Amino acid sequence: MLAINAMDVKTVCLGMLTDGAASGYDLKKQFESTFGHFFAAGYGSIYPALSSLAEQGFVTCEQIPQDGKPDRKVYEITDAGMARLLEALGNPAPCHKVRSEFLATLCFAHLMPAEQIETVLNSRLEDIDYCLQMILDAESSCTANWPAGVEFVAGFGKAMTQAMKQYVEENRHLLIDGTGKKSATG
Amino acid sequence: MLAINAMDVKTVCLGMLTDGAASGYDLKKQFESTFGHFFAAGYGSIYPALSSLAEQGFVTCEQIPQDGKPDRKVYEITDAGMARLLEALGNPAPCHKVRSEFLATLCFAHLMPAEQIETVLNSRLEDIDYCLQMILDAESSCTANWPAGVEFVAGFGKAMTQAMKQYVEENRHLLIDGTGKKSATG
DNA sequence: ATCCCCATGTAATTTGTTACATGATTGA
DNA sequence: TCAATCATGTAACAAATTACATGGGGAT
Repeated sequence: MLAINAMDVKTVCLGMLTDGAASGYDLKKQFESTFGHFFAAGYGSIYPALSSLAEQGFVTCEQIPQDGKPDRKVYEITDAGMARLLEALGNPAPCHKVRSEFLATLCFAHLMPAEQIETVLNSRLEDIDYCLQMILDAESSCTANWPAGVEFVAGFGKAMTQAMKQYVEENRHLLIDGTGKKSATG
Repeated sequence: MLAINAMDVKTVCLGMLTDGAASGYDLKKQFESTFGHFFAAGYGSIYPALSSLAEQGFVTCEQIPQDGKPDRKVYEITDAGMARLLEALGNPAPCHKVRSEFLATLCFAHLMPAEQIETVLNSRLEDIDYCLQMILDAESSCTANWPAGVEFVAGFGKAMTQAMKQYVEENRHLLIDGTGKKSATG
């Protein structure tokens, strides 16, 4: 199916380039910081995406020679690229998907020893803290020139992360007490 | 890489089968109701997963002839399957990933007309309500015999969904007012 | 010495999605 | 008559992850 307005890695790269020319390496850093909590992408997706965009005329590529290192390739968005981006942004109902092996695992908590459940829960809490820190770092480094959208998205990430943390902390006992059955304490 | 303890579609199927024998069709319904908000899977993943599990001896398959319809294939987990499942549950840090074209789109809200932003926001709120309803339905239909883990997971879904809804409602104005700049009202 | 940062890319693999293909029964 | 539920599966396609492949410069 020809998805005219998919927000895939290519489209996000295009969007990032509206903020100024950049290399694949630069974009990767942005994927890690600002986009880290909701749109992961590695070099293996970014470099091919940029090549493809250049082939289609949505970006131009200026090759800057360097000694010792591979040429630095700086990409810039074209008018056609801008049009393509706006088209993609026209999707009236972009999706928001969660894929959680964490939750899938806990559905079978009754098959796991309490110790293992604790480990899973603790590692998630660690990850949450890491993620929250990442958002705060990105926020503090450059709030001034952020467009409102990015601010909104960072706030979204914070709100979700905090809600997740709170829920896990307040409800983890459900998974431990009596291995699924309420313990008769009296 | 040999991922010994990946919580993929195959493993989740295996887990569901610990609750009793079932067909691919049955499992699909469970994927939609209980697992819908964090682990989507269609027939295109479930049927091949079950075939593969049967081939590997992790489940057995009883074929029940029916007239008019294809044979109903009822799968049951084996001891080897149970061992495989417990192994998968041993992953100390199962992931929890978000992939959001919604947030990616809003990062570029400053390039979109206000109307379009409203549309995107409204469609997300609709989706949130739909998702919340789904969780509530699943919950009301069979709370009694649910293991604690499933209850925890449903609560998690509710908490996240509600937090999301609240955030969007309380902060949507950030995206509309003056297209990213505070409007000088005085 | 060793590790991290810079800087790019390809190839193989995994994983999942979508569309296609079939077809009876039941209720509105 | 039309839609939904039951019931299974394959083939083509899309997308992303992971590992591989290279290599200088600077800091500790």
